[in-house]
Amino acid sequence: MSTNLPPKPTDSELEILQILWQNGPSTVRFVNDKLNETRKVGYTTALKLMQIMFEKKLVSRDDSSRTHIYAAAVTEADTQQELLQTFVNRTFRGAAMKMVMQALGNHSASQDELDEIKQLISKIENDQKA
Amino acid sequence: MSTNLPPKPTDSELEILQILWQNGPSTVRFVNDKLNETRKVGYTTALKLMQIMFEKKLVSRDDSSRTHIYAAAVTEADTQQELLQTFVNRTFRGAAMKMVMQALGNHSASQDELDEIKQLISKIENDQKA
DNA sequence: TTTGGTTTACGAAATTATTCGTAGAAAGAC
DNA sequence: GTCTTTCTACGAATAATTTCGTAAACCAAA
Repeated sequence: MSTNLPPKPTDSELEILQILWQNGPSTVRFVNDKLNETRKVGYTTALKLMQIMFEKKLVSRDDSSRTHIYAAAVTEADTQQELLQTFVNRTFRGAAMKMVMQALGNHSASQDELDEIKQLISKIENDQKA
Repeated sequence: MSTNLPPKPTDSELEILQILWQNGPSTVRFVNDKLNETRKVGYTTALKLMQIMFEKKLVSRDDSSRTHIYAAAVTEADTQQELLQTFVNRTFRGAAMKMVMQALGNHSASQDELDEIKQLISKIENDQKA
């Protein structure tokens, strides 16, 4: 038997997870309002999506009161890691460093961010020596 | 009027583009064989996909002989850039450097790759001074 | 020139994801 | 209590993607 991890979220599901990660446990109403800041979505659309996500175990839900409260059941870091893995394989045939170079080249980075990356690289280099 | 660039490839289309980028202009038969190294796909499925890609202008086609030869009509770098942009926005809310850190941390990099990245960072830092 | 294998074209089925309509229960306003 | 609003549940329509079946053209071999 396998531990049956939740499946990868679809694009719409990820959008909802982002809202839950940023705002913590929320009602359907709140999530729907947030979604509508970007694009027009009917209330029952958001509801249905969140119900599906509940079945998939992507979110948990407190239904002790009439208005249910939904919370992310997967962490942001884990989800990002999983999606990144798939994306690198699909788009860069697994060449993660090629992707890193493209990202560095095309998105502007602050000096602080660059320092952080340099520090991480040093750490990796040291670990490799050991 | 807009120059009407080709739309972003779907996952299946990207798979085919990868084959064309790696092997150059190819027949449907060749592409289908390559696909079948990974997963079972019917010949007409590959054919249909490539015909759709032709309509979308993702590939060009030489139909001077009976067996058509398809070639990628978009570059690998451009496509990767476009998909990367969307992916970073969706998955990392635009935080490209956060993604870079995750990729560096979780995919093993050779010293050569690390050197290359360090060099790129230096270049970025110098450009910023100027 | 018939037969068998390969190709393209095309339509449509199957699958997956997204969206919404409707109904009924619950809660609050009056 | 009645009316209005808000909520959940659920089914189903829509849309996007992927898959394949069938037919017709072509070609090569016997």
